[in-house]
Amino acid sequence: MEIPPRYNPKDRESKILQKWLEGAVYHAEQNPSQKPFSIVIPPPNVTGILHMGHALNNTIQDVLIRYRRMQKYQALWMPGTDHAGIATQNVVERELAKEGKTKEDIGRENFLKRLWQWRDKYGSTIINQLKKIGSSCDWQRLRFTMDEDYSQAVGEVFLQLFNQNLIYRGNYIINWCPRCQTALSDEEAAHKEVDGWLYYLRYPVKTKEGNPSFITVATTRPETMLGDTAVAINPQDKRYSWLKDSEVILPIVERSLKIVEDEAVDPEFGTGIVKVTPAHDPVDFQLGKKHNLEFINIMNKDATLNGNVPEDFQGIDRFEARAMLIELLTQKKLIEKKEPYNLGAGHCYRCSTIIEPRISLQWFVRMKPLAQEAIKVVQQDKIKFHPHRWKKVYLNWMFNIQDWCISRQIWWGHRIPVWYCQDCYNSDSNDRKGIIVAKEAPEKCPDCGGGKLAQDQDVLDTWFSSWLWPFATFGWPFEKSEDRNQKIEVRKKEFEYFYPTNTLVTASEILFFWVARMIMASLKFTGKIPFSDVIIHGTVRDDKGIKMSKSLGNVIDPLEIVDKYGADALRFSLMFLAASGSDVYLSNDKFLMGRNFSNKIWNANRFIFSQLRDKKINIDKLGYKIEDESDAWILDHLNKTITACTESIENQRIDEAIKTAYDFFWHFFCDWYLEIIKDNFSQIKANNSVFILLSALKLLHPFIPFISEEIFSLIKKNTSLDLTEFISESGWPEKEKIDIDSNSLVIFTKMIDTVDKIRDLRGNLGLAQEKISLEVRTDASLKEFWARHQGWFNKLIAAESISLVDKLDRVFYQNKYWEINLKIDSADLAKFKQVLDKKISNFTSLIAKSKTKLNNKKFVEKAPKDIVEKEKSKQDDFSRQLIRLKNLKEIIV
RNA sequence: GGGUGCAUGGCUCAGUUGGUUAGAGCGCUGCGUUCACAUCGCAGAGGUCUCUGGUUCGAAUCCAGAUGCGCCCACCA
Repeated sequence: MEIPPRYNPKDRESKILQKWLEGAVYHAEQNPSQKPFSIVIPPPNVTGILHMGHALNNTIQDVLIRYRRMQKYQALWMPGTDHAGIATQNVVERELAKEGKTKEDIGRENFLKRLWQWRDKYGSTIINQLKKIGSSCDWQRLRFTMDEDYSQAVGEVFLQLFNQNLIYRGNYIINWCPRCQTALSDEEAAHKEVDGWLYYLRYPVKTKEGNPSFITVATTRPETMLGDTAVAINPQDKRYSWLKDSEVILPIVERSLKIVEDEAVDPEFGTGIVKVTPAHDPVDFQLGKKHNLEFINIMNKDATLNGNVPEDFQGIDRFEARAMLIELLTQKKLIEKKEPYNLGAGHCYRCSTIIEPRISLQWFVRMKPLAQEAIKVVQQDKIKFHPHRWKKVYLNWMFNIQDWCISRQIWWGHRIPVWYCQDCYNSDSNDRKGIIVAKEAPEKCPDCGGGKLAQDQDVLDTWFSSWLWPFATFGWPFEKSEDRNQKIEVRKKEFEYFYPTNTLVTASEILFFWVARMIMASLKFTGKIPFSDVIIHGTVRDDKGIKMSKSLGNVIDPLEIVDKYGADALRFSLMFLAASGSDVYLSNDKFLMGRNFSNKIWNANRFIFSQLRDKKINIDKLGYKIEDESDAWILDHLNKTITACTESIENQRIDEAIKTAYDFFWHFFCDWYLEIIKDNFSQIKANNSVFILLSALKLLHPFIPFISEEIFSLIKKNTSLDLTEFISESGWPEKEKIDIDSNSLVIFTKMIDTVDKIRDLRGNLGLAQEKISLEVRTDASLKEFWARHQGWFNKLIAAESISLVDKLDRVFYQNKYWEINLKIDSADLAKFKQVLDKKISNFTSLIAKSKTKLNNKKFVEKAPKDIVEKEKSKQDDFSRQLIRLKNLKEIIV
């Protein structure tokens, strides 16, 4: 069997993936004899295409799942997609627009048909992409937020909240996106700074003699003046106490404005007088309620001005109207001045259009009652955030939580399960007469018996279904109903087994949107926390630190990386770079690291197998035998690596885990052990190297599943070992409990140090090519070691001969156990002298430092004894080295 | 305005409860390809750990302040 010298992931990954899918290695079922471990995927938008953020997010989850699966947990990773109301509707609307049609043209029913068609066609794109990067979800359980069962849960939740008076309908000021033409929640209105102007407008005043004939108000949105119904001042502000007896006239509209006093007005800002537009500003809305002002809505759904403004402005867009107004007011000399001003304006999180605050009739959830428990569980660390600092961010938001606007004026989503009785419902009234909330369409009004019922036209916020994700995906609620009967018991059992889930992995952006709400929903409806740990990872940025986004064109497509370097390379580099919670800076070359590592593993495997083949060695039992110091040393490091790696994953430090495993494989196993056994590939060494290789592959499998699976199956094929079919079934490695002689470890470590230093000397002496001869002086007990392992040195430092002597003319290298002289004919002594001088001065200063420390009585008194001892032996060692170097310099020069 | 985080070699970052001659990857320099891997090996250069003060026998690490970045939240029109 010929093994190519380069690992080609492209050939292999798809075959391995196929094998996994056929073997259903991801499937988990409730099984009381095993411990459960479960994660629910943050469901990507059904419109989604895999981006680097997904790759990062899902690789972390996959590492955790694969790790637990190897530990013989029933590891369930629940996959699925989110219907993503506005986003998906926008996509299909854009498609329609290409045909020159609007959704209204084809009607609600047909439009929804188009949406489902679209979902059926493209909805699995991101799922297939997730598979491609190795995500080991339980694909048999794929969920969608608009599945029939899932929708049942949404309806149930609405019903329960309504019955407990935690849902209400009312006219309030909400965030309105004039482009999507729907209400948005506060979270969906992203505050961004916008360059703008602060205009100072003059409003004429009818007042007593001696008072000013106008007042000046400041505003960033002059067009809203058309809806002004008052001006407000601070009651403490004596400058304007005269205003109370005056009448203010709104220019252009010529409306008389009320004058109100309110503490909310900051006398320091602007002129200290505020224009009040109760229907188009959240603060003014509050003022309007408080002072019983008139609410004049001046805008249509698309933010053009409506019939409540003077005729010239009707039908004009808000920003155009602003320009027109400025011009008109300037003509009338009613603009005092304007100043450049940065204002924080809400932007639609789906289309970035500037939000217009607008009063409309919407459904809301009372959040304060839901928040209480959700605050407690986090305060008590029943749910832990990683990194820990997010706890504070979460709590801060929860303490200040506002009611949640959940109705959306779009068509794609869960229709609000509410019917209004045409006979007795009055939307202006606060009572619930004529409102029927039900999972099935009711026949008549329970209040008046009327039969004219109309369902609410709106749908629910996407997040109103997402917040149920951790338990609705398990089939909650578990009440019997005709078509759900058979499955219900199974589902209930599964839920009891897997729930609460263990870890949620997410980006900080959706902490409030999703994480906080899931905690509230789960506590409310299941009485349990939804997960015990929340891992919050960083944002993916380009190499300049700018967030990757399609619109900026600075994205790296993860699938292109998979194509070029393999999914393992993608995953490896992401995990290597993603320190816990910190942002990940990416550029194409970052993935070379992952590719190179795959290739290194491939070649280590290639070496071992070519040796097995050439030497006709068969391996039928995986016993590890310690034959010499190298076997002890590498096993000791393997044991340490297993411990460290396991601990790191347990502590949610995936980057640390992968670095440890990487370092072991490359810089311990390949660099030293494989080099050393090259010339002595005995049966024992063969066994040992396969043993180490297998253990290392298992450690690496959660991070780089494809190549580890591939080599695992090659081992299975090329040995007589009794291995499981898949590496994931082979168990997480445990420390090998063989007595390891500590003396062997010390000697081997000294050997490595010796090799390092002699290589260094070789370079510094300008002996790059030449073979060199060594004279070694050592104790009788270690002569045997040197005699036995001449081959190691010959190989590792290209030595020609090594002679054991009792006396050395000069010492190039020394440690506690042996001293070495290099026999050299010719050397670059000038260069070497420089190096010696540098080292001498280096050691001189180290000794000086050490001396000051040890001469410091307080240090000797107060520092722990072992530290002082360490310092002493350090100083001794430095001194020995210094003497050696000085002698060497004398002899050489 | 409130909150929160970061500042370590050219770049991106590690550095656990204060005690190392401060590390890694990439980049750079020199040497090296029949002998697993040039997607490689060996060696090297490069850091007053942002600044100031404090605690301590001892600070990259703890505390305070300053400076510079970043993120989140917020109704100063």
